[in-house]
Amino acid sequence: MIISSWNINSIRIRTKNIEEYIDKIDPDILMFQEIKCEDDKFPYDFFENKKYNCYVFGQKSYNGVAILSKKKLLKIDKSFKDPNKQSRLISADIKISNKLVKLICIYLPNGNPVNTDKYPYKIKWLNNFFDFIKKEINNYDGIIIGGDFNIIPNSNDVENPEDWENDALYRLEIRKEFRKILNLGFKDSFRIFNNEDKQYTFWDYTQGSWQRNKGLRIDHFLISDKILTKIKNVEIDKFTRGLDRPSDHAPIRVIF
DNA sequence: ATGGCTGAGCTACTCAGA
Repeated sequence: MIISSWNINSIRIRTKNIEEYIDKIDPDILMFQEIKCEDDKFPYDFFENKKYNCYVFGQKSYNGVAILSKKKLLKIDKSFKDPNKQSRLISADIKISNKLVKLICIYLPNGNPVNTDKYPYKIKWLNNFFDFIKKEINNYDGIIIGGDFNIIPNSNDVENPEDWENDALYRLEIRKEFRKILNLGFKDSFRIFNNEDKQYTFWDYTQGSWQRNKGLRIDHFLISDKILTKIKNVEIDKFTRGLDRPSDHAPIRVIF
């Protein structure tokens, strides 16, 4: 089974790229962030033609998340308490090798600039999220958290980490919050299979970042220790970043 | 050099992204 997560930076203008992705990868489940539309503007027809069921938690202009699945999903949950009432988390129950797994799609706040209320919003969001996960752990055989975390976990996940020490994506306080979640019993699953530097999932549209491979690794799959043995591989699908009118993020994909 | 692309919402520009 293949589960992909992709910050799509507007789902309506990206359907051509998504079609290429589906034709090539054929994921069973697709999780999107930054769909940037309200529920009733979501391109349901496009995905239903591709045989996906759509579970959408949209918002006008900004944010918005969705889970698309070839199999029907149960227990769709949009009840996460977002401190600013934004649409950043949707989850559903799935089965992996007969184990009950909670699949969570997140779009974590960016948090910049750090001297504005955006930064405390990110901290508050992370605190609420920690509580949300902690409460669910005992209800499931495993939990999968996929999405755009807006967190650079380690110094080898960015070109010049010293330039990022006061940035909301890399501040020590933020990396500690990330590790706090890991300490609940999760792994940064990509790093189980790939320890190389410069394994980025995001490249800024400006400054020729893609051409010079100056990116960030900020999209992740955190997966419960209890189901790690079920994972065959985790990969970043960089090719999408080279397509026409690309999202600035590439998908991350876990294979069970 | 916090603004050098990009998208939404909208019609001239802001706001947001990371």
